[in-house]
This record gives sequence, C-alpha cells and structure tokens, in this order.
Amino acid sequence: MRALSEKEAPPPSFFPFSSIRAGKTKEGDFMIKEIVLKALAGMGVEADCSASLLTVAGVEVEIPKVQTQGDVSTPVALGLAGVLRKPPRTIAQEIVSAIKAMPQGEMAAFDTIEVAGPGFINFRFKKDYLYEQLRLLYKQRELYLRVDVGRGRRVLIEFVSANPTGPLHVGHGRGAALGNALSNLLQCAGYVVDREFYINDAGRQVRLLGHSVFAAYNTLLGTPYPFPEEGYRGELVEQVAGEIASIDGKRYVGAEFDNCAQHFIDYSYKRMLKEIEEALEAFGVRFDNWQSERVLFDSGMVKGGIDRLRNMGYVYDKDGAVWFKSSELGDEKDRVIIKQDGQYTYFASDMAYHVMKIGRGYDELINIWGADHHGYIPRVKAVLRAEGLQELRYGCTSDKRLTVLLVQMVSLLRDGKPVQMSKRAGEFITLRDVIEEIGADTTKFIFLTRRPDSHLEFDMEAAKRQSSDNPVFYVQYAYARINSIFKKHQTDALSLFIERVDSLDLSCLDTDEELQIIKKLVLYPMTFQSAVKNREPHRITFYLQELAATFHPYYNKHRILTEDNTLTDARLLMCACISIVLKEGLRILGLSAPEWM
RNA sequence: GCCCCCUUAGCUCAGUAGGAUAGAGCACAGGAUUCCUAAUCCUGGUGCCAGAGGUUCGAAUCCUCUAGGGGGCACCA
Repeated sequence: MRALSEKEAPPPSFFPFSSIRAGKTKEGDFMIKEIVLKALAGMGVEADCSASLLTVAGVEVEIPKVQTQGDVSTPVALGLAGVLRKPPRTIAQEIVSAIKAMPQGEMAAFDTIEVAGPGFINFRFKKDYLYEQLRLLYKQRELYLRVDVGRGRRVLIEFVSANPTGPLHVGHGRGAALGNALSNLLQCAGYVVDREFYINDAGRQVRLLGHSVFAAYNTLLGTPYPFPEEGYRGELVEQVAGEIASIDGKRYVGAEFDNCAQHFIDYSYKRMLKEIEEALEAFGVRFDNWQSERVLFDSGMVKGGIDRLRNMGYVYDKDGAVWFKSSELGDEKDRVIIKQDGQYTYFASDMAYHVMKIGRGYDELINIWGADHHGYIPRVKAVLRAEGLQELRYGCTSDKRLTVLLVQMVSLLRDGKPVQMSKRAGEFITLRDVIEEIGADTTKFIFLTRRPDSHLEFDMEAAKRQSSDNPVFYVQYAYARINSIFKKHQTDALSLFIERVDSLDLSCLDTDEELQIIKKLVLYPMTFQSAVKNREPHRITFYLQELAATFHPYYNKHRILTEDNTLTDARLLMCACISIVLKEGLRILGLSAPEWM
C-alpha cells in the first residue's frame, strides 16, 4: 500500500469485487476487506492490486484465537503505521470512524467494530446477520461454501505416476491422497481439473521388469535363468511369470530374451499397471487420463520436440550425444537427451510430455512429485522456458504455469521400529496392505493432516491403536450423529425446511455454543479460500476437526429434539447446515461420509 | 563438497502471506449415559518454538551462520 497525495482520487474501478457477488451472498472476509478498503479510500490510501488476484490485496482478515478479540479481525492499521506515519491505533480509529459513518448499511452485519491491542480492528457479527447466513447456507448448499477462484481455468494435475514395475507403496499413497484432494478442492473452486497418471511404459525400467519376469518364467518352468542385475523381485513378479506360463506354456523356455522381450515387457507392465489401478481404486482415487510415455515416442512428439528446440538453438551435439542447453534456462548444467548409444534418456520424453501438456490448452500445470525428484525441477522448467511458455499470464498473479508440489518421504514404522522396505528384493508393505490393515479413510486422513513438505512417520501400530478414536472417525461420527437425529425425527435434513427456511424463527439459537457453531460454518469459505490459494488441502482437514469439536460438546449438552417446536426447528436447521459443511469437506478430502457408524 | 526439505509439549503434528496470551490429537489421572449413537462429553499441564546473531513497532514465521535428521547432485528412471 502507499499513501495517495490529497489530490489524487481513488480510481473508480477500485473494488475488485462488488459487495454482492453474482448470485451469491457476501462472505465474511470479502465484505470486511471491501469495507475497510472503502474506508481507506476515503482516507487517501490505495490498495496495491498487483499483489494477488485472489484477495483484495493489503487487507488481511483473520479469525482471532481468543473470543474476546472479536469474530474476525484485521491488523491492517498496524501495517499502515509506517506508511502514514501515524500511530496504528489512531489509524485504526480513523478507519472505524469512517466505517461507522458509511451511509449504505455497511454496519448492518456488525454488532461492534472496535480498536483493540496495538491497533487491531475487531468485528463482531450481529446475531441476525448470522441467522441470515445460516438460512443462505441451507438454501444454497455447497454453492455457499465454494468461492469461484478458478473461473473456469483449466488445470492439469499429474500425480502418482509410479513406474509400472511393481505395486504401490505408502509414499505413492501420500501423493495419491494429496493429488486427489487437491483436484477435488480446485474443482470446487471453479477450476476445470484433469487428473493424469503418466505411465513410464518405455525405457529401461519396464525392460528390466520384463527381463525379471522372463527369468522367473524360465526358472519356474525348470530352466534356471540368471536373474538380471538390479532386476525386480517379489511375489507379483513370480505371479506374472506364472500367468505367462499358463498362457503360453513352454513356448519361451530357453529362448533369447531379446527375441521375446516385447512380449514379456508388455504383458508384465500392463499387469503391474492393472495392479496399480486396482490399488488406487481401493484407495478411492481415479484418474481422467493415463498418459503413455510410449505414445509420445510413437507419435513422433519426442523427436518433434527435440527438433523444435534445436531450431531455437537450445539443442546441440557433443561427444556423440545430443544435449539440451538447459544451463541457459535456469538449470545448473546441460542435460543429455539422446545418449551416445542412440537411446533417448528419460528426460527426452518428459520434455515432450510437458510441452504436450501445454499444447493441450491447460492454463496451469501441477505436478506432484516425490521429494527425491526435486533436482529434476529446473530442467523441466527450462523446457517450458525455452518454449516461451513460462511467462506470467494472469494479471497480477505471479503464478508460473508449472507448479511442482513435492511430497516428502514416508517412513513406515511398526511400533516405532522402521519396516524394512526393498522394492527390488520384493519385500515391502504395499499401499494395499496398509489400506487393508487400517482402512482407506484413516490412511488418507493421516496423509491429509500433515503438510506435504514435512517428513511423515507412518506408524502402522499407532494408526491401528488409534483407530477406535482416530480423528477421522471423530469427524465422520459428527456427520453420522446428525443423520441419526433426522432419522429419529423421521425427516430429511435437506428437504425438511426447503419451503420455510425464511420463516423459521432462529432467535432461540442464542447460546454461546450455538453462535460459535454458526460462526464456524459461516467462516468456512475463508478456510476454503486459503486452502485453494496455497494448494493445501490439509487446511480443510483441520477445519473439519474444529467444526466437529464444536458440535460434539454441543450435542452432549443440549437436546436437538425438544418439546418446543420452534426451538427444535431452529436446532435442526443448524444441524442440517453442519452436515452440509461436513459432507462438503469430507468429499473434498476424498473421505466417506457415513450415514451410520 | 554443492543444492533442497525438516527441527514447535513425553509422542504424532497444526500454527492461516511477520501480529494480540503458541494450539490440537494421542498418552496419563479423575469424572459423566433412566434422555436424539459413549467412535461422545467434562476437569486436570506441559514449551529456551534446535542454538546464535540480524531485519522492525512486533519473529515459531523473513535473512545469515551453527548443530542434528532426511533427500538429491547420471549419457538411471
């Protein structure tokens, strides 16, 4: 923010959002931002609109930890103290006075607006305003909760993309849970999202898998064959070998691997892919598209991409290999794309893949990778930069077209002791094993209560021990409980009040607990927005726990179904709204919302 | 050697774009149900925010350094 000179009038298009957004209500935070900005405008202060697309920049709105500090609060005056060279409390007081002097009913939502502490401005909602919001929530359902941040922008989220050389492990599960939740989240925020799994079905790894299966096949049929160095072992490899044996019999026994490699490779990786797909299905994660690496080669995209970059001067020959001049594009060194032996590197196809993604018309790309691939980011970004695709495109956002979210390692433990995991030796606990042992919902919840970039200790025994009082059940139980209240009442939560929401008398919802709950519901969009903006679904997870934690004590203390019909209706309406929000949140996280527990 | 991530209560983790008195769950102790589901509720306390400097009105949060843990530095994927 900067101070305007007295003579400069604020531009007419000052407010990025109108007070009542198309077809929707005002939301707590936006409304406050607008009011404060309007007050500031009168004081000659202009907001810096270049900072962000998503927020009315410069005015932060927060929910205070302590109830005595209001329902929502802004520290904006503290930040302005330096600019205006006045004490923050004075500025805050001026803002408050300006708001109170506004003619158009800006105060309608608020009971009090006060200056507190070093210069915070604390707002307290009027009860009637909260009741109105509750009615709106009931009428608008999810629409009340979703904020259209994406505005139809197309996003491609690529995640998991595990090599089809064996089953998924917990680390993949973490990526899957995150990618799934993030996709749901962005969809709710008005993005058009595609979920994609990139299949590494070309190259050395699948060949190695085919070779391993070939060895197991021969050995199984009585002709011992040396197991390839660095090959893949494990039950599944044996099983696949057995399947081939039962289909083809002894046809390939004693053959040269090179003569039947394609058959073994194709059968094996497709089989592994099926396993992967089934595991993801069991985990409740689906993809819109499975992109084959091989297709990139077969369609000439890889070659075409290299030629194009060569024409731009970013590809050169050296030492019998073909190089990408990535060092000029932000990477620390140049990268080989075709090896001396004429083989493409993995990077060659990945390069083509990312160019293709953009070519498909996406506004934004999100890749979810294991943190062990972080060193790979600069070279992929270099490709986009070379193609001129890495430009800023959207007004004041600084978002690059490609965002790589790194998911940190998962250490699998059992009673505090590390579980030995060796993929090549084939001894490890798969994602399926974990789902089977502790459940898909609990597993997802554990992943989604942590920031993706922190290391995760996943203790199987702790997860199971907890599972009777696992936080995920705490949230789901709140949902089930409300459902059960309506069962008892023999009505349906979503249709009960549809004709008469507006005529309900809600003024009896005036206990402290009830007002807390309603505020929590009404402020959901704030959490939602910050989750979207930061690409952090785990914020929803914590919100849901907090919401459940307002409901359970309330349920325990007060009866919903009473002798008093007016009171009962009001409380039922509130419960219906809690249920709507819980369901929305659970859905975003990819968790079930059980009607009964 | 260089680069990235992490270090917050006994344990597992949050901490919202620097803001007010640092929070949950678990574990531990005691208590609550003739009544809508006890997977619930109520009452108990714990912190040198790894350490040291710096930036400023104000730092768990930003910068530098140090220590510890993890990961990466291929003509592998």
